[in-house]
Amino acid sequence: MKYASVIVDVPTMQTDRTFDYKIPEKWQGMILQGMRVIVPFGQRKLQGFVIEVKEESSFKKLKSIEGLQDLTPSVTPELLQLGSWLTETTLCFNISALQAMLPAAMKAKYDKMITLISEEKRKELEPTLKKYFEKQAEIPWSTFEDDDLLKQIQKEIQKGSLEVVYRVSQKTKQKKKRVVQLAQIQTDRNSPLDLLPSQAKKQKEMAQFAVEHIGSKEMPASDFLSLTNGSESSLKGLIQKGIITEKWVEIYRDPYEGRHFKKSLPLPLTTEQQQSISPILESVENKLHKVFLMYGVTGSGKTEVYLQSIEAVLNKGKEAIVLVPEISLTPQMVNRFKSRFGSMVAVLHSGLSIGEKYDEWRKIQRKEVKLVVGARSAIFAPFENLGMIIIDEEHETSYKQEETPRYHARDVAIKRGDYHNCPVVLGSATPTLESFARAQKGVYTLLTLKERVNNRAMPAVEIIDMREELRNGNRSMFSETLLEALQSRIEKKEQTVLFLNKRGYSSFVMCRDCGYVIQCPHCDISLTYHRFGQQLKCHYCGHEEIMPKVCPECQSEHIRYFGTGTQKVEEELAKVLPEASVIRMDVDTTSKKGSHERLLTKFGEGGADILLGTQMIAKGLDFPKVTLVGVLSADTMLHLPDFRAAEKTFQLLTQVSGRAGRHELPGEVIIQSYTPEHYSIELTKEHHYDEFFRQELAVRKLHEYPPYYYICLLTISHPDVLKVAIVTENISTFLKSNLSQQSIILGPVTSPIPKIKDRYRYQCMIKYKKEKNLHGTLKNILEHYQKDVHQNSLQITIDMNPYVML
DNA sequence: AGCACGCCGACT
DNA sequence: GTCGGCGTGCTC
Repeated sequence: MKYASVIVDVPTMQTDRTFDYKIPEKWQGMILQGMRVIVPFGQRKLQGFVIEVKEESSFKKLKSIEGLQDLTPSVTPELLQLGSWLTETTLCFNISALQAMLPAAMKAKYDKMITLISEEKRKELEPTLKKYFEKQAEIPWSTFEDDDLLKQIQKEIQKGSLEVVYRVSQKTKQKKKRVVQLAQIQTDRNSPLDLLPSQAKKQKEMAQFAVEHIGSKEMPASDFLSLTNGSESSLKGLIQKGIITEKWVEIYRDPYEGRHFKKSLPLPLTTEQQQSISPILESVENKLHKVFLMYGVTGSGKTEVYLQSIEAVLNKGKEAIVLVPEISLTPQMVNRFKSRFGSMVAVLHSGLSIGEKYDEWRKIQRKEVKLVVGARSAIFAPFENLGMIIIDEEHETSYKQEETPRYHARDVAIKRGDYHNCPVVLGSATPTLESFARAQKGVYTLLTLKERVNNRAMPAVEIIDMREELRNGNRSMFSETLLEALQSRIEKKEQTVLFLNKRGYSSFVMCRDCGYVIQCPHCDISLTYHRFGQQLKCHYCGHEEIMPKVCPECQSEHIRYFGTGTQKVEEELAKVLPEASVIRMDVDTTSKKGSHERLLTKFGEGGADILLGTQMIAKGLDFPKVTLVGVLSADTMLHLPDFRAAEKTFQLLTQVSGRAGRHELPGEVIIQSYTPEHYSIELTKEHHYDEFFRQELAVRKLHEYPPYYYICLLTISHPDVLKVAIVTENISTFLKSNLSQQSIILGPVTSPIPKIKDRYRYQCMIKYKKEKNLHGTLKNILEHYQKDVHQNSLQITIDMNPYVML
């Protein structure tokens, strides 16, 4: 007898461990580590992951595994190990870590049904229930909301006519396609046509076609029918007579179906690129796990280095993962990889449907592809022979997952690289302070690309002091300089990218008479104005209301929205430059699938003078005719309660500037700011990362932030303010007495957003360098408040390396 | 997370 | 004396 240790699909503390099950005789040897199974758990049936198959179990009253959900393990031994590592390091439940590594389609769906025990029992049912079970023998539990009905059902269950069953199913199934082929039994002597009666004219015709055009090959049934103009019933006849066989085969939903990718060849490398690639190749060759930080200015050809390193990896028969920030996973980017490596590439990003993601994942699992290009979660691609991991735009915050498990893809990449003895390449023009500091310390190997390919000059950056503009009487959102530059581009038929840094600066509604700002009734945050339907929306809880005509406080009619949205900019543009054609890209215009791409293509083809947008246009775009980039207000992000605000500002401005003058035409960048003297803005002028790094490092040291300290953020929330305050107070006291003297515990303080969804939020921050006891202490806290979490809807979230301080 | 089990108040 | 309320604890 063999036994399986299983982790069940219940994300709670008490069930965050394995449970043993017997493996039934029929599945001995079939059930392997890493497979998903269905197990009885209490009264229910649950999905679980087999962590281990073993010879004995110390538990007496074992139940048996009830079903298989996989025939090959979904989770490789490596990923299983990685799962427990994630559980440890991010303080999540083991099951959450495992779920995070698989496509959403594989998450179990649970149905609770009421079923008729047998046909005879149907007659015995109470008349009220009878009508429910007239046509079907099984009805979802949720149908019977009514208490009286439930009472009757309970009686029937006691009588033995009905029973409750729990069912586990998968969210998405494999997509199947029906194909037909000529049956095997046919011999050359016996033409299939002879088997048909003479009156079956249509069938004969179809069989003839099959003999001539299909043979032993397969053809989609739909094609066969349309080519022969045949009917379903004639096909059925042919199948019945054994002339044609049909079967269902799994097909992939291909998001890039019908797209043609022109094959691209390796480009000759510059000396710098050569110098960067050789240590990487060396590490591949010697199977050495090393982390490289490739610091290369925009346009220095990092991607070509990636492509050629990957080529070397693939030539060795190994696999590679390339992570790209979600936002820049544009068709342009995908094209570069698909053109070089063709069908060896799987692509994973949020634009795909659940089914499409599942299919891409299946291609990886079946080793039908050798390379994955994808966003954060692609780091869990189930390759077993990894030869390299690349993280492009290493500084991007989207690599950090902001829900449990709160992992950073960079950390996972390094962990996996260590396991596979392969290099990890982090690339960026503006590396995170953490990474650059590690590179300087020699923890990572620094590779520098200072020159742009073809020695194109960096665009000239001009910083405009908007306070000055105001003093000179210009109250519009465009400075004189920017306006003139815009006009000249339109005249020269060149293009402009206008960037609106919207984060932390959405349009709120305020009364001009009394200063009242409309806020969400559930969250301590002002509502955002959406012109669509004159609505006010809360971005945290989704609360919506209609824009009021008068101020709710003082009844004044002078209530209007403030702040600059893309729509507003578009309106302003229309006023000052009526002749300019504008493409606006924001959440409103890109919500539909494929619209993002369509707008970009249109702009690329010269369909507009100006591309106006938010964050989403900051990266990866490469249009030859763009010679001007304008940043409307550089400093909106600078004043957020976030120690990385300066870093993020510098990174963003540098990235945006990189959009200009990437080709023959020289580029110009105009940045408008109300605090132009701030180093994070001023230093973008000279593209001076090194100096920015030096200054910012000093600030971090002074304020005891990364990379000098690690940070851990605890957020506690509860509907009752008092409760949160007390709990948070207790937690910080506990932390202070349990952690070392060197660690700094800040708080309790109210969170930057003090209330979300009617829950008050407090937080507490730990800054530490070395803290052996941290995980143990945090676990103690979680255990201690377990009851409160369970019963009193207390919430404690722990983020071991926060990127968002809210 | 569910669900059963078990111990107290408001009824037939 | 029973029905049903919710707090408590378990699920291989």
